[in-house]
Order: sequence, then C-alpha cells, then structure tokens
Amino acid sequence: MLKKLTEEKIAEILETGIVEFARLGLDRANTNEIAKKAGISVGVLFKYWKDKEAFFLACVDRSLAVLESVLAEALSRDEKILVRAERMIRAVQKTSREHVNYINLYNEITAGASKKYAHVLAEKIEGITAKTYSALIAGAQAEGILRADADPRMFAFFFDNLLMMMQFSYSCEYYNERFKIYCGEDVLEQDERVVSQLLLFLESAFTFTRAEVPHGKG
Amino acid sequence: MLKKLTEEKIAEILETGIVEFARLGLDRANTNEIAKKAGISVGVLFKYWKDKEAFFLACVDRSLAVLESVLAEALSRDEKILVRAERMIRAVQKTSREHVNYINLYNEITAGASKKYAHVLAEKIEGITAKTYSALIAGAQAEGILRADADPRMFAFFFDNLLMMMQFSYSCEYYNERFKIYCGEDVLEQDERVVSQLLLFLESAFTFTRAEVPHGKG
Amino acid sequence: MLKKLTEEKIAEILETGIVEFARLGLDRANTNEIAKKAGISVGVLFKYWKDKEAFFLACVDRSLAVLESVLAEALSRDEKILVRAERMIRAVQKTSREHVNYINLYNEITAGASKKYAHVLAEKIEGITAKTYSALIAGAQAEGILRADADPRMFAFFFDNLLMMMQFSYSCEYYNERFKIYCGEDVLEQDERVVSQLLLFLESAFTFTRAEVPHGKG
Amino acid sequence: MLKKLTEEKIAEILETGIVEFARLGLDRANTNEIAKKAGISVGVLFKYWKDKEAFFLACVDRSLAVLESVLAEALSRDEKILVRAERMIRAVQKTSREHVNYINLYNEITAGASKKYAHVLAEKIEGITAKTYSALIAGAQAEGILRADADPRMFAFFFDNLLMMMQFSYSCEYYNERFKIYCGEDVLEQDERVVSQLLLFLESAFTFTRAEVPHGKG
DNA sequence: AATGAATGAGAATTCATTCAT
DNA sequence: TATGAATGAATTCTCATTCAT
Repeated sequence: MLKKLTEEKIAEILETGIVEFARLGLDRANTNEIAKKAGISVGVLFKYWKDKEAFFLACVDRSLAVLESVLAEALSRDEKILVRAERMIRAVQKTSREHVNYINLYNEITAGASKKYAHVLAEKIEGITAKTYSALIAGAQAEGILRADADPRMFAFFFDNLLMMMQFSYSCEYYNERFKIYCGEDVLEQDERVVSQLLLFLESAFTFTRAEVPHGKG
Repeated sequence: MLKKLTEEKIAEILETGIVEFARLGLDRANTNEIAKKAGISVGVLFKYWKDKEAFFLACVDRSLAVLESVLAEALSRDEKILVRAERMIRAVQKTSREHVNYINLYNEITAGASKKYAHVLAEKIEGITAKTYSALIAGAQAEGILRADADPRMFAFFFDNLLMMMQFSYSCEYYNERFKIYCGEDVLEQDERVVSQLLLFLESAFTFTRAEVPHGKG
Repeated sequence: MLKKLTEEKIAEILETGIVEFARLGLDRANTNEIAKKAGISVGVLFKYWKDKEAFFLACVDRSLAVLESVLAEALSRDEKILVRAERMIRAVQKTSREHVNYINLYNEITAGASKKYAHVLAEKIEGITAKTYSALIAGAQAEGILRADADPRMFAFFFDNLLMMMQFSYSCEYYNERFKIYCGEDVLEQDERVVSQLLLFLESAFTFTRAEVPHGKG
Repeated sequence: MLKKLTEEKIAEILETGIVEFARLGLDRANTNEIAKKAGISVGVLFKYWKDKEAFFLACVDRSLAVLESVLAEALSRDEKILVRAERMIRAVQKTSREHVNYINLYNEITAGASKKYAHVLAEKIEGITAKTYSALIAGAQAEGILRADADPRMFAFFFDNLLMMMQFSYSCEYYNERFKIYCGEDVLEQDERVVSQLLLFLESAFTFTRAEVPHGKG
C-alpha cells in the first residue's frame, strides 16, 4: 500500500481527533486510541503530524474552518444590524448543536490547552470576526442607528463576548449547567425565548441614544 | 486527629497548587513539584487531600471563596443598578489583576478539566450570583428603570456573561490576546475606556424601553 | 502518662496485629492501621518492636503459644494412640474455628512471609510436636499396635501433615474451597463424618500389619 | 492485533515472573525488576497483562499447567492403586526438585496472596485431581481392595493432602525445615525411605479391612 | 514515655514516540 | 510507505519509620 493518505482519510483522522480532544482534552486524549479509532496506525499519525500538539492544532484548525464558514454565511447578506444579529444567534444555536465537538475544542484552547500558541490562535480565530463586527457596528453608527459615543471595537467585543458565551452555553458541560441555573432547567428547549431576549438586550444596547434617557429614568 | 499543619501552611500549599494548576492545568501540574515548591513532602499532600483531584478541587474552592468575597463586597451597598454595575466592572478589573491565578483556575474548570464535577461546581459557583443578579434586575424592572418585557433571569445571564468574559479577558492568555485584537493593543492600560464603554452598553440594554425605539430607528 | 504498656495492652496490640496479618498478610497489613485499631500510636509500636517484621514475628509467637497449649491439652492424657488421635482431630476442628486468625497467620509463615526465619520458626513451631508424635508412635510400635517396619518419625510426619492440612482446610480461604471440592459443599457442617473417616484412615495406617495383607489383596 | 512477542519470549517472561513471585511473593516481587530480568520493558509487561495481579495469575496458570501434565502422566496408566500411588510419589519427588518455583508459587496462592481468587483458583487447580482421585479410590473399593466403609471423597482428600504436603516439603523453605525436623537432616537424600514409608502408610490405610483389626489390637 | 505529623524512597502503571520490519 | 510492538521516562500515590513536641 504505497498510496499517500487521501484528503478524506485525513479528514476522518482529524474528525476522530476532534471527538477525542473535545471529550477528554488535549492531555487525556490518547494518540494510540485516536489512531485505532481512525483506523490507522500511530506511525501514520506521527508521520503526518510532528507530535501530539501539532495534531491537536490541526484538529483545532479544522474545527475553526467549519465554524467560520457557518458564521460567514450568517454574516454574508447585507441587512440591518439587528437582523444580522438574529441570524447569528440562530446560527450559534444551530451550530452549537451540530458541532458540539468543534466548540468544545475551541473552549479547550481558550482554557489554555497550549498556551504557547495563544497568540497565534487568537489572531487566527478572532482576527476575522473582530474586523467584521467592528465594521458592522461602525456602519450602523454611520447610519445613525447606533449612538455616536459608542466605540465600535468595544461594542463589537461585547457583542462577540455574548455570542461566544452562548456557544459555550449550548455546547460545553460547565456552561450548560450554568445556563440552566441562570435561565431555568428548560432553557435548552426554549430557543425562541433566548433569541428574543438576547435581541432585546442587544437592540437596547445598540439603538439607544442618550437623549432618550431622561424619559426612561424620569 | 490533630492537624499539625497550621491554617497558614495549608493556605500556602493551596496557593502553590493554585499557581501551578493555573499555569499548567490539572493534568500537567505535577504533585511532586507542587509539594516541593510548597516546602512539604508529597506524603503531606496526599495525607491532607485524598488524591490529586481532591487537591485540585480544594484549590478551586479557595480561589472561588476569594473571588466571591470580592464580588459580594461590590454588590453589597444598595444603589442604582448602573452604579452597582460600575462597581462590579471595576472590581473585576482589580481582582483580575490581583488574582490572575484564581481566574485562570476558574477558567480551567469551565473547560473540561473535571467534567464530572461540572454540575456540582456550576451550582456552587454560579448559584449565588445568578440569584443576586436576577433579583437586582427584577428590582430595577419594578422601579420602572428596566423595560417590562425583559426577562430578569435572561438579562442577569447576559450581564454575568459580559462580566465573566471581562475577567477572562484580563487574566487568561488566550482571552487576553483576543481582547487586544478586538479593542487595541493598549486596551489593558485603558481601564476607563473599558468601564465607560461597557457601562454605555449596559446602560442602553438596561434602561431602554421600546416606546422610544421609533425615534432611534427613524 | 509515664506508665509502660501493661501486659494486657501488649496482648491487645498483638491480637490486633494477628487479625490484620491474618486478613491481609505481612505485606498488605498496615502498621499505621494496626496502631490505630489497637488504640496506640505508631510510635509505641516501633518503640516496642524494632520494625514491622519483628512485630509480625511477635504476633506469630503469640498465635503459636495459644495453638500449642490447645494441642498440649489434647495430647496430655495417656491413652491409646487412636483415642489421642481422635481427641486431636476434634481439637483441630474446635481451634480452627475459634482461632481462625492464628491458623491463617501460621499459614502465612509457611508460605514464606519471612523466609529468613523459616529455619528458626520451623524449629520453634514443629520441634515439640515432632518429638511428641514420634514418641507416641514409637510407643505404639513398642506395644505392638503399630507394624514393626514403620518408621516412627516418618509416620509422625505423615500424621502431622494430615492434621496440619485439616487446620488449614477449616481456616484458610483457599484450603476451605479445596476441602469443599473434595468432600462436598456441606463438609464444614459434617464434623462427625470428617472425624470418623480420618480415624478410619489413620486406624488402618497405624494398626495394619503386613501379615494380613494377602487376604485383603487376594 | 499481531502479537510480536513469540511464544518462547512470553514463556521466558512468565518463567521470570514465576521465579520472582516464587522467591518474593506477589507483593514483594517488583514488576520493573521482572521486566529487566526478562529483558523486556515494563511497557510490554503491562501491554500483555492488564496489571501485576493479572500477570501473577498468568504465572500461576503456567505453573499449574506443567504440574498438571506431570501428574496426568503419573496417573495415566491403568494399574493397581498402590502402584499408581508409588508412581505419583516419585513424580512428586521429581517435580518438586525440577520445578521448585512452580510449587512455591502454588504455595503462595494457598496463602493469602490473592484471596479474591481463592474460589476460582481452587476450582481450577483441585477440580480435576479431586475427581480423578475419588474415582481411583471408588474403583479400588469396588474391586474389594479398599474397605467398604471408606468414603472415597474423604480418602481422596486425605491422599491428596499427603501428596501436597510432600510437594511443599521438598520445595518450600519452611516445609523443608519442618521435613528435616521430623524425619532427620538427611531425609532429602533418602528418597527411597520416604517412598517406602509413605507407601506403607497408604497401603495400610487403603487395604485394611475392619475384620482384621481385633488381631492387631489384641 | 507517648504521640502522630511528616518524611520520601519506592512501586505500579501510562502513553507519546520510535523504528525494525 | 505503513505498521504497531516496544520503549522507558514520567507520574501518582503508599506506608514503614522517624523525631520534634
């Protein structure tokens, strides 16, 4: 058998790695086990990736590629900021269920699985969304939809923070429990409630202008 | 069974553990190393705590106790919701710097470190804040400061999400990088900017009422 | 408390040791545990006995003293060899139940718990019975009850072998199972059957004389 | 899963284990040491056997297989009971010298080494001999060679007890010393004496019939 | 004398990685 | 090239023994 691994085989191996790393974390996942589950020999695994960490990062890369494409889809069309926001929240709810493993892997990185790559990874992962969101929000501001004294980058950050927490809340064990504690045992089956409330929260944050405050406070 | 280790010594051991677990995570931290750094023998460590995991959880407990007390302090006085929010944001900025390790440990939990404890830990950690925040927000709503159609528990959840992300952003490597990518390399030295922008974001979210929307959107 | 340990306290400690060593063996029994169960500090244990092995040997000594005295009782009266044998078998059945631990400890020694003392221990333990049995059998021979071509020492050896195996069979887990496999699940409740059959076996062995063989073989 | 270790290598490892376990017992034998002496890495040892105990049991199995085959050989031919007995005694003398370790390992089991397996091991080890001996003796009884009032299972048990003690007496340190105390320092070099005396003992036990007793006792 | 907390050598076991086939 | 058996350093945890109080 002198053939190189096919694209598909590599994809299969990475998917197996993703499942294992998502389930057990970088340290507890076992390369021998992953190889066995992927139907290859460990030899191949270490031939294609320098070491366990390199393989882990490859798995991360793959996860992110998928997550990004989903996000990109939700961001693509040119619509009002709140419409986009809604689409993104729904996208998060959907992908969080379809790609639990990817998000858990993402969570594993943020928790410091491989600190030396924090910088590289953050740049790779957050770079695009950061710019997109900031532009989105700056645009809204230009259109007068968003208060003038808002800092687009900061608001983009807060917005992504909320989305990121939603992702984890739907996919990761700890955040899942926390979600239920805050919003009720059934919150995972109340997608519409979550969407509408988060939109309400964002709508206010985004569209509010100080001139109107006095009334509200009055 | 007289415990010879003084309270202080135990505290010292736990602090050593916290540093190591925050730095390396549950799996990579080394009990022999921790014992050495704490100036005790491994025997003591395993006499006082059943096993590595039990010791880890003790470290977590200690971290949380400190974080909670800081939070409690910021929440204590009876003031307008936004004033409290500001106090909490500032508290987060302060503790995130003073107690980097505690927060990293917290972050370690939220990732997979010890999945079997997700439920217990979430309950222990989030239980109190969840109730406090919800009450706070429901109160604001009763006073007419918060829109009537807001769900206090959901809003409390979003609020805590934002605070939690701030904590991680100030303390944890990955989130740190992400913070800078979104808000600029200097953001870590711009505490006032962060406070005012987050307050702006929250103020809108909290004080907005739908009646006023048409103007904003017009 | 400046008093030395009383005889009774020492006895209590040794009994605790006997129980633990019988239950777990020399290696798995835990000196800290033994001290705790005996209500003393480990310090005392190691003050009175040089090390774990010395303590183990002291426990062995005590066990043997009791077993010997029981045996001595059974051997004391001057009667016909088979009557004595019967008394001994019954003594074995009784002590095997009353002093399970002593016999398990004895078994632990024979299995090599502390090989370097094999010689000393064998001499101490077997010395007396060996002489007693041999004398007993030589006497029987002199009286014409036992065939002339029997070697008293060898026959004493075989006799003790049978008794020893009976002890283990009643007290030690493995031998217990073996006993049941050979003689039926209920054998432990059939003491009379065991006594009569063993006597039958011994009676033949002891009282047989070759002159009579031809008939049996014919 | 191709096992690369050859049959011979596995046999060699087990033999090394047998030597160590026979010498030091289950607890004191050291897996690292065994691996080194067997010329393999610990990794291999724990890949082929789940844990130390599993390896120990594998060693036991191997020992028993050999002992059984020897015994089977001695029992195979169809001859008079005493002729078979003699062959078995001689087989015991031979194997006790050739396979000192196997018998020491057997002895280790009978003591507490692994109490949880007492039942399983006893069944495995004693099951066959128990049936064979009982059948042998029942046969002798049917032929009128053995007294009618003898219980074949009990007599088989006594017979095996005597053989078992002979094995230990030739192979195990403590029993060795005891053997010499009972039968003289030179007994180990007096195989013929032992054979003839044990046969004498058994012959009497087996062939005696009560009708003849009165004369003996008279 | 007695205590029992502290010690730390020692032992079983795991698993990333190598390399002979 | 692919395999997967073998390696052995590394790590957790135990427990006999000491010794300061």
